[in-house]
Parts: sequence; C-alpha cells; structure tokens
Amino acid sequence: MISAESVVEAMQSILATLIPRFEWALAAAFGSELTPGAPLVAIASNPKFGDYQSNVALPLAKSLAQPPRVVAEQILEHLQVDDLCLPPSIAGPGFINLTLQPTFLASQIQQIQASPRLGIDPVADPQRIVIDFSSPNIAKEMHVGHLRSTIIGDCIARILEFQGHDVLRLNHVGDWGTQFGMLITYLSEAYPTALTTSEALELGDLVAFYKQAKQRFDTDEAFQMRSRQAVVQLQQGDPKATQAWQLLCGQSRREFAKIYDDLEIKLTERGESFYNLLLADVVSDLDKAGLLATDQGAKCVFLEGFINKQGNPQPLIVQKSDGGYNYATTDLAALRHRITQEAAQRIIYVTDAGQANHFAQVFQVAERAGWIPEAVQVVHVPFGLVQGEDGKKLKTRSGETIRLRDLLQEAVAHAQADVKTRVAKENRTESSDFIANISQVIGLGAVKYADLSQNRTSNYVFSYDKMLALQGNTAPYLIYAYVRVQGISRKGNINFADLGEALTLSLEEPSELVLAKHLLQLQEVLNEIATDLLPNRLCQYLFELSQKFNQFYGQCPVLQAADPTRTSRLVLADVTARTLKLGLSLLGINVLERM
RNA sequence: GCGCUCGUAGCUCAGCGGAUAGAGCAGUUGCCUUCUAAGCAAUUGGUCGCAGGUUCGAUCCCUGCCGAGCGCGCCA
Repeated sequence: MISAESVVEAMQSILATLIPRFEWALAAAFGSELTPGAPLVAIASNPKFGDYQSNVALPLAKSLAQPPRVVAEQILEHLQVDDLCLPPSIAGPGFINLTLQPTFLASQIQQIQASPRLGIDPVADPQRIVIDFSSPNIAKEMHVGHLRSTIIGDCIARILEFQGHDVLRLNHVGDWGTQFGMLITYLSEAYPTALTTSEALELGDLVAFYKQAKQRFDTDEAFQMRSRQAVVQLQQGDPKATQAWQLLCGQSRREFAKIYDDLEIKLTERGESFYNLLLADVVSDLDKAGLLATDQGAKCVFLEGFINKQGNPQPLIVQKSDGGYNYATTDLAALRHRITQEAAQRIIYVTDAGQANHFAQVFQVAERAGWIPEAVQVVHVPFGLVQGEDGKKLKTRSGETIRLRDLLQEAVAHAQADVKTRVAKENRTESSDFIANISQVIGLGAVKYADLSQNRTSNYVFSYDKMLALQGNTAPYLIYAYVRVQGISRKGNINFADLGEALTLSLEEPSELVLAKHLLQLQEVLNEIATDLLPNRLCQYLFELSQKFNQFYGQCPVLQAADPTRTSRLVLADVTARTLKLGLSLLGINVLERM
C-alpha cells in the first residue's frame, strides 16, 4: 500500500503522487486487470471544480455495467488522499474532484523554498541527448530564418539540461557543399586574395560575392561545371581549396560568435564538413544493405511512401552523378555518428517545418538500413515560418532578407526608447549603463519570448510593435513581476535567504492559495515539455504565474501584514520570484532587479 | 497531382478525448496620500472553416470537402 511518507520524503509532482493512489483505489475496488481508458488524474479543467480531477469513472462505467456515479463512489471508498486533499467530491455525470488542503500546500511551498532547485530533483534516468539546432550557413549572414531554430533549440537544451540530462548542443553549420565550390570558383576569378589572406573580406562582402556567385551558377553552365569540380576537389582534400575554405569559415564564425554571445547561447560547432570522411561509408553500407540503386547516374535509395510528380517512387539521392555527396548523405553520416560515437539515446533536430519531408526520408533510410537501435529516439522538431504582417515570408521593405543582427539591434533600440520615456515620465535619474542593461535584457528577452510563446508548429507573424509591446503576455510583464518582488525586499530590507527554516506558513486568502497551487505545478509542466518539446507551455505557465502573483500583490499587503501572515507572504513572494527567474532562464531570458 | 502543417473572439494566439471553449491586444468602465499603475478589477465580443463518422462524451480522433502556407530528383 502507498504511504504518505513517500510524498514527504522525495519532493515529486502532485500528479505523480496522486496517480498511484488512484491505481491502488481502482485495483482495490475492481481488481487489477481492468484498463482505465483515460488518464487517472489531471489538473482540473476549471478552478471551480477544485485542483485536480479524475474522469476514470466515465469510461469504466460501460465495462463494469454500472452507472458512472456508482463507479465513482466505489473508487472514493478506496481512495486514500486525506494527507493532501480535502474530502473528494463527485460531480456531474461522475467526475471526481480533488482540492488540496491549505496545510499541505503550505508544507510543499516550504519545501520548495528550502530547495535550491525549487524542489525539482534531476531525473532518475539521465539520457545522452543530441540537439541539432541553429545551423547557419558559412558565407552567409544569420537571418530571421535562423532565429527560431536558435531560440527554440537553446530553450529545449536548457530544459533538458536542467532535468539532468547529458545534452550535446550541436551547431550543424553549412560549411560544405555546392555553395563553396561556387564561391571559391567565383572568388578565384573576381577576388583571389580573399582565398589566401585572412580578414581580406568582411562578412558583408562575402554575402555580396555569394549572391553574385549564385547568379553565375544559375545562368552560366560552364561556371556551374567548374563549381561542381571545385566541390569535388574540396571534398577530396585539395590543399588550396581547403585553405580557401578555412578562411571563409573563420570569417563567418567570428560573426556568428557575436550573435551567440549576445543571445547567451552556447553551441558546439560541428559542421557538415566534419562528416566528410564518413560519407563514402554511408553509400557503401547502403549498398551492402541492399538499398542502393543507380538512377540517371546518381546513387540513391528509393523511398517507401514518397511519390514524385510523375507518380513514381521518389529517390533519396546519396551520391550525385558528378560523384559529390549532398545533405542527405551528410545527415545520414551525422545520424550514424551520433548514435555510434556519441552514444545518443535521443536525437533532436530543430529545423523549419519545410524540412519535414527531408527528415522523414533520411530517418526512413536509416531505419531500413538498421542504423537506428530500438532504444534510440530520433525526432524532428519542426517550426513554422516567420512571416511578415502581409502573411508572406518576412523580408525587408526592399525585399531583402532581414539580418538577425539588425533585428536584434532594432529590438534593443525599441526597448531603450520605451525605458527612456518611462524614466523621464517618472522623473527618475538613471545611469546610462542602467538603461543600456535594461534595454538589452528587455529587447532580447522580448524577441525570444515572442518566438517561444507561440506554438512552434504554426507560422508566426513577426511584428516589432507587437513583440516589443510592453504589456500583456510578454517578457517585460514577467520580468516586471520579478522586479516587484525585489522591490518588496528592498523596501523591507528583507534577505529572502534568511527567512529561517522552521517556518510555519499560513495560507488563507484566495489569491495566496491560487498562487501557491500554481507554484507547485512547475515540475509537471517541465516534464510535459521534456516529452512534447513545446516551449510555449512554459511561457504559458510563467505568464499565468505572473498574473497570479500580480493579483496576490494587489490584494495582499506583504510588509504591513502581521506575522505569521507577513512571513508566509514573504515566502510566497520569494518562491514566485525564484520560479520566474528559473523559468525565464530556461527560456534563455534574464531577469532584472530593478527596471 | 502527391505529401506535410494550419483554419478557434475584430486582431495575435492558448487549449493535454471531458463539465458553461480561454488569454493577450484593441474597445468600454472603474482603481495611484498605500511594497513601482510596465499593474489590478469589471465589461463587450464565439456556428471552434464546412459536412459526415467513431465515442457515454469531439475544438481535439477518423473520412470527405473548402481555404491558407510550405515542400516534392542530384541546393541546404
């Protein structure tokens, strides 16, 4: 039988505590072999029904041939939850509603407050997880298209790292392939010093050359031939080509680093070139597996379930007719490397939804070749387009791609304008460092939050005005809630770390109870996100937390209250602030002490 | 033509097979001698694209249709 001790000993989510209670009650009431047909417990769909609810009685009614309310009554007869809940009730057709006891809430909040990790222990079974994200192309500037992958990938990595997993963040940069043949061929004609002298080119120049090279490639057949030849040379390790390539990569890398530094994102660069020596084996091993075919001079695997425009099975090309390899080959090589060399148990690809087919095809081929062991999960995490307000792919007014650098700078500039207006309106004097710091944190936080707070699968309309609006479901609103708590500690000279250990909390006001209950749900939310990889759920949680805190703040004076209420409220405020800080940090967003 | 994703309030979006579908913004109305009003409270606003089906129960799952976006042989 499950005892109450298990709850108190190891802090675990309320759901994780309640589920075995229901399992036990069901087994006791009806025997252990029945299948519930619904989740045993869930967070209540509406606060007026309580805090948690169980709907199992409804699906069970049929198989047990009893009215659902009768089934619910039998479950309640065996359900032991009096250590954490008020007496459960049956409502409507047979819902079981549970409400947490204030004293239980208080003890849980107290445990969270005493814990540096807010009561969330690392997972018992840490996994080796590879996350492939950001992945800009060398010789091109990072642009809006890289924003979502970079931000979403970083957020997923932070959450899994916090849970205690061993995460390898890989930047699969485009540092190989046709584009380099193109660029090297073009530069050797137009600007040969760039291929032999480091820092001969700014990244901006490189981008301009890239465009010219691309145009030649698309219109000049002879140039195209020479470019393809150059790729093959590079892939065969020709020293001159290799040197030129390294210079180009170095140039781009320095530019990327500035953006990653600003965004505080850490990545291990392991570009396509890394897998060069493994490509030939991919093709020969596919051959050995009996999957390889040759079609129009290209080596390929014909896919199951993919039909081309002519109605024929579609191939995945792994070696082009000119002998070169392409991104499918590289992705297959990378996949194998991550499984065999990195011992990855879970491999996550954060790229735009447009690549869904590509990954489905690569995964299929790897699967059929027997390269993906049963225990390894390989998953594409797609996200929608960044659109302009016209609903089309985002461009500048003149039709150019927006540089990520410009986008971030503009966000910070907007934030700074807002801060200055506010400081002036309140007749405050603040140092320029103070203003610069606030602008940076808010501007970058707003960009990240606007992106992460959308369900990633849908397209996302990019609007400076909406993203930088400092009201509503935005980063500044959340940061402001945090700042309000710090305001309390400054005003009252409170050191939250010194509130003492043997506190007795008393939670009575509705807004205190609502806030406390929400604080206890972080672990459940994180567990969900670790499975579904949907960061917007964390945003939703933090936004609701901020709303609930602001309601509490408006209704419950903290510093003026008498003890034990005063201390209880201080603890609630402290736990709220630390939850916000932790949650925001998992989104890659900083907090401010004052704003 | 085929595939993937999406369609929820005026706008931008949440919504995990459950009870009367929720936020934010915009609109209307209150609240600053009180821990920062970047806040709070109240209020208006819905044929969940359409039609079937599965289910005790469907915004959610299945089928068909309509509409939008993206992709579909040697770019990544």
